[in-house]
Amino acid sequence: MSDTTLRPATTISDVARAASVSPATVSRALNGTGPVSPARAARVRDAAERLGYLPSGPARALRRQVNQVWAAIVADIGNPFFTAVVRGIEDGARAEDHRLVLCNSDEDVDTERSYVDVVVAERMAGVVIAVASPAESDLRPLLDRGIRVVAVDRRPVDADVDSVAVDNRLGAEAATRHLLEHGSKRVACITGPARVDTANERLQGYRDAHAQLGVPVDRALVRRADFKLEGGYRTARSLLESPSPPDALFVANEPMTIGALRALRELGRRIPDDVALVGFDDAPWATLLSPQVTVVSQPAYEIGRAAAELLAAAGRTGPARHVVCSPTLIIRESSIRHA
Amino acid sequence: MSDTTLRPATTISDVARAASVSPATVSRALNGTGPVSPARAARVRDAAERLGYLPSGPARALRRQVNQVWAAIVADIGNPFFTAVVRGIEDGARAEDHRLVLCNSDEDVDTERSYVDVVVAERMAGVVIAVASPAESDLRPLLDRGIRVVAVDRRPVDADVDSVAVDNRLGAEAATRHLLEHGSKRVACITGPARVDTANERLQGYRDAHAQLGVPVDRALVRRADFKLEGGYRTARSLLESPSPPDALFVANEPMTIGALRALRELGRRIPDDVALVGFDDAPWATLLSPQVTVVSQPAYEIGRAAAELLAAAGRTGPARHVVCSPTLIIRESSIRHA
DNA sequence: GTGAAAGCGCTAACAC
DNA sequence: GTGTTAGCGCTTTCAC
Repeated sequence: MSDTTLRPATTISDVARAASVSPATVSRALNGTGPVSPARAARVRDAAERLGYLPSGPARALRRQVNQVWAAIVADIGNPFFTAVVRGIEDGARAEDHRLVLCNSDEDVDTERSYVDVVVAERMAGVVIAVASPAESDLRPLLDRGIRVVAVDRRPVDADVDSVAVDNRLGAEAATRHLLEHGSKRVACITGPARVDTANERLQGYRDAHAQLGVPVDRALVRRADFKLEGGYRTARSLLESPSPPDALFVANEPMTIGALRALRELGRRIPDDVALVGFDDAPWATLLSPQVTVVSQPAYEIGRAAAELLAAAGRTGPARHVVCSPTLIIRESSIRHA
Repeated sequence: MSDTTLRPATTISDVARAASVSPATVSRALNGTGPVSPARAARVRDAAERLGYLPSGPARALRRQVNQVWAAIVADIGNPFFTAVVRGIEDGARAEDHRLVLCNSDEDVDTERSYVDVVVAERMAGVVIAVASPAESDLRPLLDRGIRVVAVDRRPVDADVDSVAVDNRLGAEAATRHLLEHGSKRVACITGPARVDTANERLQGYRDAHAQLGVPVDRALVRRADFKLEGGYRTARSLLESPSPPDALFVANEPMTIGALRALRELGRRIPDDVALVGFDDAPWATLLSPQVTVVSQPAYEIGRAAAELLAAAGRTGPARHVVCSPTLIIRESSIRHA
């Protein structure tokens, strides 16, 4: 069990006393921030070690006016794409000697807002954020305070911040074109909410591919869902059960792809001959299915790494930098019909 | 772009000045912590609102000696089981009006240690932790300071802390028995590292089922891997390519199950007739495969909720409380051989 | 009801 | 090189 009483922590004065020096010397010795004679420095380090001294984060942040902690605010921690991005940010943060805490907005603007407030309240040094809504998300509390912000995956419309993302339009175009060029005639698109620009860009790529190949888009085949599994499932079902169903599906993220596959299975549609499929984002299970699932893959880990590097690049002035990575179409079996 | 200069934040004095009251009154009004006349209280709230005042977390934590933040330290953020647990903790924390930050130890004791230090340094109020190693993980820095700790999934051996976990032995026993009772003769077990007790309990359940049914365990069929995808893959391959291969696999977590399925597919083994399979932890893709994968399911979200409740239950004294949930065997198709 | 004042633990400016 | 001092923003006595 654990009782409620907080035992007082070891403070800098405790260490100072134990090492027979002043608190200032302890600070200088431990932070290497000023001249200290080797002998006393050693004594200080000893004492700190012996007493298990951990400098108080709050005191330090209060004094320095900034907390050496980064936050990553992501839209959906259950989405493997975001967990891979987070791994990249983590490793980047470690390389830059920053602590990282994670927050999950769950695609909800209000939850995200409350985490933005936490970042401000805790005086954190920087944030990597995959905004819940590029149009509605409000980064001003951050920017007003001069807190460094890097956007990943989605680019906020009205804030001119650094960003790292993939060329979504290009990826979607490649996927759709691939489908159209391999025997699919009626390709449906299940994309995300209109408030999310990645959803719109992926839809745009879908349209562009049709335009380039001179295939008209049947508007009944273009649907929006919520980027979550259930939404993908319901939308796919409705599409497949409609009077003139599609013969191929382009699904704009991983959770919705699982939902769509579930619908396909329940309805007994064979892939790819009844309905071909390409998903956005690769996943470990994609090669386990029969047929294996063709996907547009994003370099998620690298996106996270790049975001951390951008965040670390301090003191710049000038226009925001936008890193755009290339998606890769990984052709497997679900997209190429035999007929 | 974002430059480096931190604009000074609005402080309590700014609000006090704007509302023509003292800082003490602002504090009392905003926290409801002392008598304030309704009129002035309203004025204070107005001013705070207008100025976008957010109390400084560091200053507050320094003064109060405790930061109203909880941490969740989990062993693998890529494992859907843990992300589901985290969702439960999040919702529980929100219900208890606590902020939650997430840390990913990545099954590494050193990384975990550094996060434990963060919790202490930041004077956080409590931690939910899935330890990387029940034997090696060191919670003393936390307990010495009187920081509340709740263990999930894995129970630290030498620290008497509250915990929430599933009856792993029971789940593994049910899975193994199910396999043995449905035609499998040589059931292999791929479990996790010896340092992780869940790995050992699941192995124990596997052995118990054999004992109960009077089936001897071939020691060559018992393997340990690292609870990650790659480890599951390599171990399954080695098992399947051995001179006397198993005709069934019990795999002790989700990432390793994916690895095992990959090995099975590469080797062209048919499931369940060549090799039957039961995995630990359910996953959204499990019903997408042919055959659908039989699993032992844990109430992950509820485990997280329960942990948050335990963390919130303050001021207790007495022995640690251990909540044990029941796992559920979800029988699908991968485990029942036709032969 | 309200304000003045002290102090949480740390660091940086300033003396020496 | 080293110590003394002031102050970061907040809460909480203690006076009134």
